Amino acid sequence: MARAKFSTSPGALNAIFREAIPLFAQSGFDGVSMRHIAKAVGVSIATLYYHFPDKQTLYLRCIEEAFANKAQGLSEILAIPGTPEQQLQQFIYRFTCLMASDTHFRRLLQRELLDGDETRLRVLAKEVFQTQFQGITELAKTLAPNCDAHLMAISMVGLVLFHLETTPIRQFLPGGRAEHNESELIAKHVTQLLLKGILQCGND
Amino acid sequence: MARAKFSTSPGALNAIFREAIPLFAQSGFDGVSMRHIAKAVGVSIATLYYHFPDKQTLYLRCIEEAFANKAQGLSEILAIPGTPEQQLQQFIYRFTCLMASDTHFRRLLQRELLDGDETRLRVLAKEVFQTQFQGITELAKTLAPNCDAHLMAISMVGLVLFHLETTPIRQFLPGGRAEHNESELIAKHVTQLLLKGILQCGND
DNA sequence: GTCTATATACCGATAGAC
DNA sequence: GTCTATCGGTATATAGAC
Repeated sequence: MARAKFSTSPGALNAIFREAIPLFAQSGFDGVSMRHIAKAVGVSIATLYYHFPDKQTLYLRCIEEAFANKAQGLSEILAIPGTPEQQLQQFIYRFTCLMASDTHFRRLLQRELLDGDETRLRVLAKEVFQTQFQGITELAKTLAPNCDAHLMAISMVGLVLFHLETTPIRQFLPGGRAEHNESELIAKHVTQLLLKGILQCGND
Repeated sequence: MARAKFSTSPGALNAIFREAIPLFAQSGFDGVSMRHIAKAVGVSIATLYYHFPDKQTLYLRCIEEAFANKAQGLSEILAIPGTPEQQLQQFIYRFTCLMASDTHFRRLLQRELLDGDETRLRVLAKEVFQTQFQGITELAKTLAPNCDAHLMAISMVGLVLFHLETTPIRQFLPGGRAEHNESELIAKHVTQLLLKGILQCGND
């Protein structure tokens, strides 16, 4: 909450985050220079170093900022009434929309997974995903009591995220069409696949 | 085939690929310098520029090299006898093992998807994945004739790849254990989920 | 083919004026 | 708090000897 002021109030720090997060999401840590960020914000390089001791700290604070904003949205989409099947359908749909609407978050997440820094992944897992993943795991346990809930939770999240990750190459693969990138269609497919399996998928 | 000589015969070019591919897979295009590559190979920077006109060309040739070597392996795992269900089970298992055994290929693929360069993705889709993806799509069509085969093929591939992508963060998430990263367990889970859906997963 | 030496530009980071 | 100016180092890339 103390951190939230940087996201909602104006000021130089907020301006830096607003410009730097998309840059890091697009090109990664090594692909973005302090000069590039300073130019985008409209300040000098020295100003960046007044607010942050070095580039790495600036990057880490961008990551924190982008991820902290997402943790709350994630927790909201899990508070769903209804049967477990309805909860699954609603979770997949809302999660797909939430992830599809924030390319920067998705790209930063992918880059963090690629980078594999243990300390940062530990923080990411604890601060951003722990509560939500726990909820997904419990939903998985209710729906499939005899199955490994951890693996199932990863599968549920992964199905959605992979369809979004492959958006840029989809059009070049056999059968790929533009509407395959729409959240509603992806969510519907994933939900059907999860609930009925491949053999019954598309029936009734 | 003409390109294969660089992979199998000795020589300076092969040495460059052997050192540069892991470096690019680990740190990305911007995270690896010509100095770094030259030092790893044991030659001077000028030698790299004798073999390649610039860094980007060197990178692209590394990508081609790493991906060309994989296309053949991918095509082999789809030539499976048996019922469609057996074919699915065998494909998932072999695909999981193949992808799990080549971290560099997986990381380069992830980086290419992140980068999103249209020309390179077009080549990647056509030269590496077209035939194999077509095969997966047809298998999906056989198993789920009323379902969108393209979406289903993406889901099949994505389930496996996402479980491998999330290996580094798994241990920090609720329920994550070391054995969740074993190919056999991942393949078994994915196959069960695909064939039976979440509601029947883990039963019998 | 591979080297040393170098050109030129950009990098992260700092000093000190205002 | 933000600036200009600059430092030392490294980046990509090239020239020319061997």
